[in-house]
Amino acid sequence: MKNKIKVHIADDHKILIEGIIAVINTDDDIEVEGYSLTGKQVIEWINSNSADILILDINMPEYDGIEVLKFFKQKKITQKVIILSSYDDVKLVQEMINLGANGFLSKDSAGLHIIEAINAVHNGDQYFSNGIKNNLLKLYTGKNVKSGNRPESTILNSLTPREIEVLKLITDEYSSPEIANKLNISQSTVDTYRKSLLKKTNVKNSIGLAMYAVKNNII
Amino acid sequence: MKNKIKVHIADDHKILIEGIIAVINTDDDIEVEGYSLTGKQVIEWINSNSADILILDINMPEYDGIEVLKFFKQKKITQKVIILSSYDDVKLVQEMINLGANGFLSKDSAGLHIIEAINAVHNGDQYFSNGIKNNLLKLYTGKNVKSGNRPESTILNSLTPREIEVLKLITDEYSSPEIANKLNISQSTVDTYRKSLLKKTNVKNSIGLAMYAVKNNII
DNA sequence: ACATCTATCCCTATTTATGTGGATTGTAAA
DNA sequence: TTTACAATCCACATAAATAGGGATAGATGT
Repeated sequence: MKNKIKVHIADDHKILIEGIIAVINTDDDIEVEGYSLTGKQVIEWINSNSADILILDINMPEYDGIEVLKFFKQKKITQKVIILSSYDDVKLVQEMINLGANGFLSKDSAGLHIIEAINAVHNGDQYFSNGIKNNLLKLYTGKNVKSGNRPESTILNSLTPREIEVLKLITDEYSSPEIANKLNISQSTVDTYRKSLLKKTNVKNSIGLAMYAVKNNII
Repeated sequence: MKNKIKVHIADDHKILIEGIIAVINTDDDIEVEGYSLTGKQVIEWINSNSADILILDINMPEYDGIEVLKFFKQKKITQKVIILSSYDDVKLVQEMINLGANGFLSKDSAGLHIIEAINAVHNGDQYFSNGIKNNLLKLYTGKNVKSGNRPESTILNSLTPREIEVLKLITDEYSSPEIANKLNISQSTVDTYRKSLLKKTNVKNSIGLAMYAVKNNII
């Protein structure tokens, strides 16, 4: 009797977890080891080291998926990770690859694809659900890409803690003077962060920053 | 042999639908009649008139949940509706009540609550999952409420089609001059829409508008 | 030791956004 | 037939955001 592939699921929506469990239970070679509802729980769970694959939602309270991946990378944790995402956001996918993610499932996917993804990743392959694959393709073929026909190695330059702090305040509808006041820094400094945020995220204006924050679950 | 409660599910995430089906199948008195992946499909489905309760996600392509509810109200459709929401957003809940929704389930809820909600709504009661109930309570007890201790009758003033059009362009990072150009109207007009949007949504600036659009799934 | 990154600050200039306070036309409801 | 609202426009003023060019001190890494 061969060993089943053990899967751990991390998502803040219980209904979704139950859905995935139901789907996985239809397959004889895979079993669900357990689940986490927050990033913190995932990090606590990883010490027990008891599953082969982690299905990881990006949007979670108390450490989001990105932070979890960073933690894994830092601690050189070797479990395979399949990202479960609402957005087919290519920038995010690129960052996730850099952080060691092995697969990407859109929440639009049918349940069948979860099984496919788990098997692929367990075999050492990468797995991308279709929406994401198409978007990646677009990027690599140069369509919808502003400069050059190859993405830079780090499209999403990671933002500094201070930049994220400012970004959060921006999405909370604070103006630059207000942010300066709140953080006890000069408005010039806030302006500098804004400039750097605009540059790094490659958006046009503050609205773009807000949307970026939403998509990347920074808020 | 008594009739089962027939439920139709509308959500753009198939995994979630499969999860709900799995949960509902554990109950002997409820059955899933079918599902829709877009608002358009819901509106087409309603003609067949073959379920008692609709579980409706707010965020869907091709007519979102709000538009579906508006359609129902206009056509005087009597099926009960349970809203499935990612956000415990009180303003939204209020609008939904006005549009005739009978229950509210947060996606954070455990599967068990779906069963509870379906039974409650089928009995003619309203059902609110806990997060939403708490937020409603806050509102009615006056905490976190800016003016007065009662919500206005229409907290969320419905935006005109043109205003929504402008709002969408704002969230797409277009500036007022660009929007004016795109819609072939003068910038003054765009400014007027911005002013009216700020007033109606009760937010501080364009960022607030963008966040409002995200929360209310206008984008 | 040198390079890189972070956090902080400054100047100048232009472009957008916000606020106040209007107006006109047409349509639809009461 | 008023009333109400949607869609369109205007002027004037202030506040804020964007774009370009800098600078400095401290920490970290190689």
